[in-house]
Amino acid sequence: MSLRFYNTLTQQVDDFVPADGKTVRMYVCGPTVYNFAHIGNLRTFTFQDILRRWIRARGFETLHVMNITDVDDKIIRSAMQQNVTLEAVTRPFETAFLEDIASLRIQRPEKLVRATEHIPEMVSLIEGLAAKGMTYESDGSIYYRISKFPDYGKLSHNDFGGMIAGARVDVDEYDKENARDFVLWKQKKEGEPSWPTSIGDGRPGWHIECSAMAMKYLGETLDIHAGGIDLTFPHHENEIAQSEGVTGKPFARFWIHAEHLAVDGGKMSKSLGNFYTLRDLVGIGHTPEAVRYLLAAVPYRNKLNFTMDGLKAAALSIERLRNFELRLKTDRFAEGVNDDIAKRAADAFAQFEAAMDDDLNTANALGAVFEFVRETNTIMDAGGFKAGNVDAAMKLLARMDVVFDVLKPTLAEDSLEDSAVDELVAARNAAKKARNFALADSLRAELLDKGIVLEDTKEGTRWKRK
RNA sequence: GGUGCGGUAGCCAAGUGGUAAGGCCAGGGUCUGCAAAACCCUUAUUCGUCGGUUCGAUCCCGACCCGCACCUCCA
Repeated sequence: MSLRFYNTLTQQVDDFVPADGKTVRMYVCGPTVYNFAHIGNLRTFTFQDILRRWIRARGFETLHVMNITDVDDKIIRSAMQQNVTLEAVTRPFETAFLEDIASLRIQRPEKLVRATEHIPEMVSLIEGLAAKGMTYESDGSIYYRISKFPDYGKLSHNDFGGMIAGARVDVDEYDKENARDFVLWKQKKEGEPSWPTSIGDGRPGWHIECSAMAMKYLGETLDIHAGGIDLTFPHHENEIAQSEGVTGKPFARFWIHAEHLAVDGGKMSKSLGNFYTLRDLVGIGHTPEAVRYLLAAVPYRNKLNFTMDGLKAAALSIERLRNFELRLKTDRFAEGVNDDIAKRAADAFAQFEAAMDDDLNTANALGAVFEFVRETNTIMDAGGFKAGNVDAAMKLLARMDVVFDVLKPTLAEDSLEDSAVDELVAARNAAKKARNFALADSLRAELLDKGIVLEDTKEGTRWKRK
């Protein structure tokens, strides 16, 4: 079966191939850098990473653009409160964001672009819309005239046709022809940042940056546009109106949206005290890869309920995979190949591929891996696993890790080098042999203190990082 | 009210018209100088409720109940 994704536009799972058959042109809505990213934001970025990685695993190239929104109401408010420039607010959080996604092992898109560095592109897009009569001015600001775009609502599947101006328009929306019209360019306000342009001094509306930057780097029709589900309306609907209003061509072939994350069954909020950043979680002893696993293991179109228990379970699931990998690397197996294992490995690999192809069904894909792990452990215990089966088993783990990327531990800064660990392990074993158990146990405790766990097996002692 | 999503074991969660993957927890084992770690086994006659179609439905249809999200800034 081929690669396929659920497309919000068509409301069904559609076969996916990039338009040129080779490079996937994708745009994802990035962060607004006025604060640290929270765990909900990171769920969406993790999803985008899984999407990107699987596309690449399937042999396509990616031209992946992510925007950094570095001008908007919240940023401006923050800058004014602190009496500093926009950059003084945005740059530190931009840096923090990049650090966060790096520690979550989220691959950097090919291009990261800042809104404030694309004002001319936005202006020219607005001028293009104006030339087509799709804009109007009110109170010095420029608005999009939705009545000129009959397809409005096609993404969110809302019928706005019956919405007649004045029928249900809020009193404070008097300056717009239609309640759904949205601002493209905001007139300069005293004390707020603005850009002098041919359409007046002012600043961009929320939606225009994405249309302008996406088309600049990816062309008029993208293969994929992705983001959080809440962006479907109005943000992405408005992007379509802006882009297609000018080009007359489909803006994106696939719209892929990630469901939200809840915390303890409810909405995450600062007032409830369940608002987490990655830094918070790492600060209380969780690993970034456990967070990554938890965020990635639930298929992206499902709501994900984030709990501390779930995070612990995620860490343990990773342990199981790492233990299996360690066993493959350190156990000694008899020569030859066990055909049954070979077949199971091939089946698991095929199931993994099929599950990922099927709209990134990560839960199903992981199920295939774990099933193989359990079956193989049983056969190993019985001595039926052969040296000739190691490669196929490692290949399955590697394939899993191309997407999930959780096998390698994040090393603590004060952890020991491998060689130092080996020396201490050898010393302990020598003490054991001499039946000096007090010394052996103290060495074991010393290593444990450094996060190194020893495993005494029939074939000797092996160790791993916890 | 409109739009969309979902209700599967203690928790997370996959899934199919033919009788329930997987992970965590829990209980029981194996191993071991003691441990630890690791590994294995067991754990839903049942898939929100009620009808219908069918030889047969958790999966198809209808009704209903419950939860959530969006419709205003939001990943």
